[in-house]
Amino acid sequence: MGIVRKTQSLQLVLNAFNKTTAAISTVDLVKDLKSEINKSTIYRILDKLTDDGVLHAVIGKNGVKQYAKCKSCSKKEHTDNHPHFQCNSCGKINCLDISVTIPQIPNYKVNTVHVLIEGECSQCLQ
Amino acid sequence: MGIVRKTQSLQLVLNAFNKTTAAISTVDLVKDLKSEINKSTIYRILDKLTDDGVLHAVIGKNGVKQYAKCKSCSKKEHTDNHPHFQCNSCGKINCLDISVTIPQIPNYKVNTVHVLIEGECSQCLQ
DNA sequence: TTATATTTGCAACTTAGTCGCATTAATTAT
DNA sequence: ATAATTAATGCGACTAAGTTGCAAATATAA
Repeated sequence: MGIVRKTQSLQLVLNAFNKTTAAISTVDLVKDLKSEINKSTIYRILDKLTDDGVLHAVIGKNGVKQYAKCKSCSKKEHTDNHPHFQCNSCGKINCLDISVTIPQIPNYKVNTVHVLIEGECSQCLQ
Repeated sequence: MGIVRKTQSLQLVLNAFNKTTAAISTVDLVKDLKSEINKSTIYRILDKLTDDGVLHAVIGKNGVKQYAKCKSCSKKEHTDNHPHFQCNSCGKINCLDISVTIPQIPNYKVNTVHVLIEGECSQCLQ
């Protein structure tokens, strides 16, 4: 079940995502907002926003979750299916505007494809 | 630094990987071998085998690490660059013998590409 | 067979994330 | 505008994955 009430905490979380196009790790969000929102609340809001198709989760190379804004997803399904880029220097994850071709594999039923590209981002290359 | 001494614990871990072609999660390995090997030891052995190019790590859809045998990697570098398939029913991860084309992205320096395909494996489809 | 250096076990710790429950605060009804 | 309803929050305690320091054990080299 997604968001029902427009609360202060929700606004604070949404503000954070409106400040950047990059993904934000749950850990950072918890750190940044710890004086205003409780950890559990942040986790719950992120879950709900994901249910609503507002955010999508990405698992980074170290297994830690990050969230980014969706561009064309709805409450019904996540249609966003793009690769993500994680920088080895700064750790930031960004969505890439490239479409991924979903391969067909004999004997397997393919559902979703997660592509995480590792390297150096434009910021860190300079 | 990789493996230096051939110990009993190492043999037990290697045996586990010789029993299957699927990836094994650290968690399962720790469970299966808990009467014989300490948790820390298992984590350390897996790290070393990865350094040596014997195993490679895959982060599953839930962020939990699994390890699988490498086919053509060396101590110097992991040349294995194939997609992995994780079944939504049984959770097992398998290496796919398909090569991944590494895309070039303007302003980014691409290093590695991780492809995790989600769906139903042949076992679970029956 | 002894010396030496790697490996191991243990226990304590860290970090990410979850859960139940009482309290607070949006929203709806009056 | 106020009271009633119910979602959302805070808190603390918990789980699960993974890490670390150090003393004891055990491979290997001498």
